[in-house]
Amino acid sequence: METTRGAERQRTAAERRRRELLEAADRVVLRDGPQASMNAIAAEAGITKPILYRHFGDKGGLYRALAERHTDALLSALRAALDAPAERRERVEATLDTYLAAIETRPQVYRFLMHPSDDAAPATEQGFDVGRHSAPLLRRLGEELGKVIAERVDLGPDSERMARIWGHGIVGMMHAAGDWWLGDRPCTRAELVRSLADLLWGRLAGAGDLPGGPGF
Amino acid sequence: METTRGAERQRTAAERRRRELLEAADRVVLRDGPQASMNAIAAEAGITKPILYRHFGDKGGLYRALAERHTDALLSALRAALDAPAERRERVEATLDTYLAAIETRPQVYRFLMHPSDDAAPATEQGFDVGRHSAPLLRRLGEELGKVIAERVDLGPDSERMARIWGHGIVGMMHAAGDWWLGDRPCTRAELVRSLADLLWGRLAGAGDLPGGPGF
DNA sequence: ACCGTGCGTTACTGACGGTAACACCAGTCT
DNA sequence: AGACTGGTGTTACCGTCAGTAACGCACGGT
Repeated sequence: METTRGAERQRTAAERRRRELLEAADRVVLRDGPQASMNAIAAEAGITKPILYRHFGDKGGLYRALAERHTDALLSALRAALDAPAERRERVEATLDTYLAAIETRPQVYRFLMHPSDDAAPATEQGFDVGRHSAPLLRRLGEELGKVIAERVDLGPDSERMARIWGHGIVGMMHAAGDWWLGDRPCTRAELVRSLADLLWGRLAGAGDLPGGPGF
Repeated sequence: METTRGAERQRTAAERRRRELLEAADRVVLRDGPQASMNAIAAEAGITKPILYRHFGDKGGLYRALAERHTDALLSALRAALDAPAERRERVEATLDTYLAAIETRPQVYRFLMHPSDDAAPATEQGFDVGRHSAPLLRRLGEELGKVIAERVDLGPDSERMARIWGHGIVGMMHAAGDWWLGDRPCTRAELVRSLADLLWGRLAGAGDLPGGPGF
């Protein structure tokens, strides 16, 4: 009896500790970028390295735990925009804007999520295991959006496959355009959102050629 | 007179040496991935580290030189597809296919180009310099495509700005979809190309809602 | 009193990026 | 010929970082 109560107390204490460590890691990563050292994170948490390793295994584990929190937060924000009661175009614009607002207000978080150094690449080399290198966030967003599209849009036969392709494609578009925009700031967020939605709405196909040379 | 001839001979010799080193580096990177060590590259070239550093400054310099070669090659292939004499839709599909074929046949190169570890981030931290973290290849492709669109497509006023946005957006779409496809291989290359072109052609806007819940 | 378990430490290894300091060997200048 | 210069190459080192023993300490259960 006393055993189980003690074990439970220890478990919850461990969980709280883990959260504290994650918050400390968060602060350091936000300050130093993705190349924050384990020593620095441990120091910020007021402890030393081996504890971090006992909690998270290795650096990849810590970063994965950290990324999961932020990814979940972003994902739920996007889901809210995606589920708003409005026309499809409006919802697409709201989703784009939500994503862009997120990366605009917290660029360090975004940077960390999209560029996890070389985490999950221990010794699985051999042959062609390519594909795991892109940020897991992009994959997850792509899959998620693909599911939503498949659920709600009528794409005829092969709907499932096409929806997934579109999900990843749209997420990639959003990401690359947002990344570039964040660096150069060539226009307002609203303009960017509008232009990307226009692209998705087929304005490229509808636009006329310009004189001189073959039109794109 | 003798001076200039000697200097020139030395210059060409240095250039040839540089090319040899780059080829050795290429072999190692293709074998070990982007985290290939300077020691390994030097060993492959039959020399030792300091020589590499004299030629390329630092690891980032070597990787930049290496990336430039491959980027140039890919870019010229894409330009060819972009300039073919055909309808716009056909040219878009050809460009997508060219890119996907390139990453399919040489995934290691692709992986290296898109994931240059944390190269150009020496001490420029401070504030919000975000944006430099994504692969330079993506930026370059995006700018390039944006220029082509601006040159050839009539987008009305603000054509310049919108073309750049679209350039980066399309490249990002291509990249993310290709990256995902390369990992899961859920369909043939041709199907992927067709689906992405359909997306760009506005099929998302035109598709009907599916019963149950608000359409996307 | 005894012991196990979990938290915490110090001190180390091994690998890596990067850098002196030095050696050698051509051709060049006097 | 003999000193000078510039490029190629080396060995041996530094600082940093991820990751790992090995040990100490405190606590609750028996």
